[in-house]
Amino acid sequence: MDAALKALAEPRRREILRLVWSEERSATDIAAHFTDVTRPAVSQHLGVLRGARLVTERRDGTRRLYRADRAEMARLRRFLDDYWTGGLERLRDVAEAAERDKHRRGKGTH
Amino acid sequence: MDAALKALAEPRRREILRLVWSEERSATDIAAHFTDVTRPAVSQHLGVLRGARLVTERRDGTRRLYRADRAEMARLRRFLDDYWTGGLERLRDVAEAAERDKHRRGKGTH
DNA sequence: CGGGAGCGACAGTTGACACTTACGTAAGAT
DNA sequence: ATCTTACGTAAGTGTCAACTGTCGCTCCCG
Repeated sequence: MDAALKALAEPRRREILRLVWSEERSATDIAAHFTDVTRPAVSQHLGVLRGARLVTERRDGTRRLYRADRAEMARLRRFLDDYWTGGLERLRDVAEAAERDKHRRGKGTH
Repeated sequence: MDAALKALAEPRRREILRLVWSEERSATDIAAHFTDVTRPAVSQHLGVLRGARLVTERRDGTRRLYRADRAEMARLRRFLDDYWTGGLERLRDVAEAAERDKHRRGKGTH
């Protein structure tokens, strides 16, 4: 969930996600929509989106077709609805934060 | 809107936002909830959240009390609902992206 | 009027990340 | 088999932002 929010924080990735929202597109096709970014950069963004489960990948010969995963978007929306009001997800995130703090402290003190 | 998503991408800020969700809190009070972060850092985060309109600030003597702005959270949720399906907000964001590209290109080619 | 408490503002450092170019790889086409 | 297309990946660079420590401001109390 943290990954999804982080992925969406980048405007370029939102634009990519919009391109593959209603139809499958290949990586090169997506890159062609941008004039100021190279294809590898788009590929990296797709990797991030894929890591956040926001897009699905399908191989078709030498091409890879991407499509938005709307179910994950729905999950994200539900998260934003419930988190602040003190649902179960909140406890999970707090636990994650505590864990992260431990690691940070461990690295910082040596 | 871009600022709101960016602000929420940081776990620490989500935790802060949760702390001030149902009750007003001072900056020092908030900082006391964290063991591995100094008060000025929390103050900066509050500045970011304030810039994203996600919290409101109220002065009370020497203290400043913060509270979550639920209306802005509702706007964000609506954004996530409508953006990808091609609402008006989408056009605005695309325009913003184009503007950003111009600036980048302008700076890059100097 | 001081003096202390509560906060924001200001450098300075460090780590994350978006981007580039160059390269490696898998699947069709010739 | 060899070229070509369509990709991901690796290494390097510049920029941004999260953090720390210090300082300066504002408000309340004596």
